[in-house]
Amino acid sequence: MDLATAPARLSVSHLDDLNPGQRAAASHGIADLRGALATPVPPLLVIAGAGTGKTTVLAHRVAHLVLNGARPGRILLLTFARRMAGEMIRRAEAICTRAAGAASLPSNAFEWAGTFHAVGAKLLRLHAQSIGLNPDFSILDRGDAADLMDLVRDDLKFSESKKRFPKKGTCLAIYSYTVNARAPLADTLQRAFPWCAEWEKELGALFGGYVAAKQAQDVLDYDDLLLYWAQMMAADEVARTVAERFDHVLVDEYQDTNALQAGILFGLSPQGHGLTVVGDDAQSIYSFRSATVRNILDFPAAFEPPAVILKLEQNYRSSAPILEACNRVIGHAAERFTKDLFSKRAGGNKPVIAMVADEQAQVQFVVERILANREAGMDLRDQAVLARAAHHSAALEIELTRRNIPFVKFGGLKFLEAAHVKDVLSILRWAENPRDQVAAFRVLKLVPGIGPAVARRAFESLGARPDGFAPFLEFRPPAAAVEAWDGLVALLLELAASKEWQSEIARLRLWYNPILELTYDSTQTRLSDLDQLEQIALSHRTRASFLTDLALDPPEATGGEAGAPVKDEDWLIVSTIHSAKGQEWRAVSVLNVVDGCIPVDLATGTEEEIEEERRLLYVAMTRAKDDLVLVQPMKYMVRGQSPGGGKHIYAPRSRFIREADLEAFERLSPRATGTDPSQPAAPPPKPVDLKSVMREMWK
DNA sequence: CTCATTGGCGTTTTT
DNA sequence: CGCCAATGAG
Repeated sequence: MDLATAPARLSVSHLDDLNPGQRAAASHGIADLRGALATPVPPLLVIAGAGTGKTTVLAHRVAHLVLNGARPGRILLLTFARRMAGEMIRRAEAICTRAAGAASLPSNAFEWAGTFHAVGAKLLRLHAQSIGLNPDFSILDRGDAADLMDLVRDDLKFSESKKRFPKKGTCLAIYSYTVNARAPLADTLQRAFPWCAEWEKELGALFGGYVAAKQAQDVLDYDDLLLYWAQMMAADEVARTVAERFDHVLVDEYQDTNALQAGILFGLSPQGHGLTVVGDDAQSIYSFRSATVRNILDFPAAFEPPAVILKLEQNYRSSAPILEACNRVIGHAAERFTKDLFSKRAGGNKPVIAMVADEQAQVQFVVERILANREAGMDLRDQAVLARAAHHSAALEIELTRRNIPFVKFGGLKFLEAAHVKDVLSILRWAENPRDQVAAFRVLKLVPGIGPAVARRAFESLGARPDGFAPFLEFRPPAAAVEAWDGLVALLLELAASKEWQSEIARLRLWYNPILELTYDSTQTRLSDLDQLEQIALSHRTRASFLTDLALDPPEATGGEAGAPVKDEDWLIVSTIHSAKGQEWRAVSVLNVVDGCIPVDLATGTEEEIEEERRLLYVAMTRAKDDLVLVQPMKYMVRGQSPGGGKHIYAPRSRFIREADLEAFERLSPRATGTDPSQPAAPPPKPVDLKSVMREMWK
């Protein structure tokens, strides 16, 4: 039986699990009877507070559309991270299958679900010809893009100027912010990078050169995936072709989209027909990526008639006492549109504010708490530790490793950022696209005896628009480099002509492994990282798809396995607050709830920054279902600066929890939390080579 | 021109 | 601490 011909009656019962508000959102504009989709579905904005079942509603809405005749392949679902898209689709498919009995959708029926960036890449390859793009463009990740910026900066001689020019990462951040906000450079500088304002002219020139370089090389950075898409939607004919692919467009986490993304959306559906956006202005935490709450606030009025607004305010996630504390924190926000959430989950303990002596005591406290929870029957995977910055959890990770507690870390350093992994990927990228200058320079400089100068000459010997590596047969490197050079040329020629993708990495390593051993220490772990990379490669059909997927959806977690076998079923989550978005756990601990960490002292410049830090704490707290602990070390180390180790700072509790709010918390004092001064100090933790442990997990 | 070393300085969050 | 620019030896 085909889904589209399933009895209409069934298309209602699958919404039975939803509360009235959720049901309204899931079914808005879709009549219960067949044929209703003939009339355009008016735009919908769902304001969904934390834990109100946002994912559930979106999944049901997608399923409801399909059960009422929408074609899965014509639904565009845009999420914030790929993980969320997969989850949503899985749930929608399950609902469809249940509602329609045995009839189920073909696998990959929802082919247009993913992040803006991933969908952008797919559409751009598809329509490349019509917009003068090479369909085989390569994608630069953040680091590659910064390296290219650096090359251009050298060309323009900005590195030699009298005063310090912004570093490559800062330049890229300014460029990226400007592009994503669709704002003039001067505005970006004034708003977000005031200390770079004096360089406006030079930056403009730099960005011009950067764009030209990307185009000469057929490479796109992350921003280009959105930028070209948005441009494509402004070109009449292509725009219509792209828009006509989709009958329905649904966007999750709309509060964290930026002007460029909104532009894309309006291009896809100028009248708003079939458009659904979901979000919560109280959880907007990505302004550094040019996200703006204005997107969600201005959405309704962007259409005529304006979009329908539905609000979800019943929280199903957290116990009432936890939600009470969350509401207090967000209650002090300067400006806010959602009302306080309510929970029917009465009972449960108040959340805890634990005052501990210092960071070491914080680690001890958190670990004890986690173990106690596990004693009481709560799996590690039901627990998470969240921090404002990735490095805040460093001490904790060491302790977890020492105590053999398995954990996985989200956010922070990634597998793909390890130098040796980047080396291998660069070789593959260069073979795929000989014009890719960043990959080229990285690979060339691997050859002992070749530095920046020879690398530049060698690359230029390929010609203005390199198409292959044959000219290298003529190139004469310095005498010291000859042997490795010849090996490299043979390798590149082979890879460029290769038809056997599966064996390429093994072939590549014949040349690269000796260089790795020469260049880096802890050779063993690095070599096994490359084994891991080979494994990942096996699941991709082509070199191109491997490179694209890795750039857009890098393995996001690193973990410490503490020597345990890799397939440990139960592990703790350690995450930045940003990476914890959209997730939930039974027990959540938040580290360093002190002024200077939340808000970070870097972000206390403007009112807006502080407001975003407040929302960040709110996001962290609302992840918890049953058990929430905010840990407040009374003094903590400031790193660096003075020789002989940092100095202590006495930090006050985060300003976001005011004196009057403390009644919503249970307070634990230092004496009760284990750092008893009469006891001998905790034994100094054994030094652990944490980085190699993290690499081990990829074996 | 490469490669190793030294010293100064800034330090968040991510597709 | 880690990145980057400057410096000096080979």
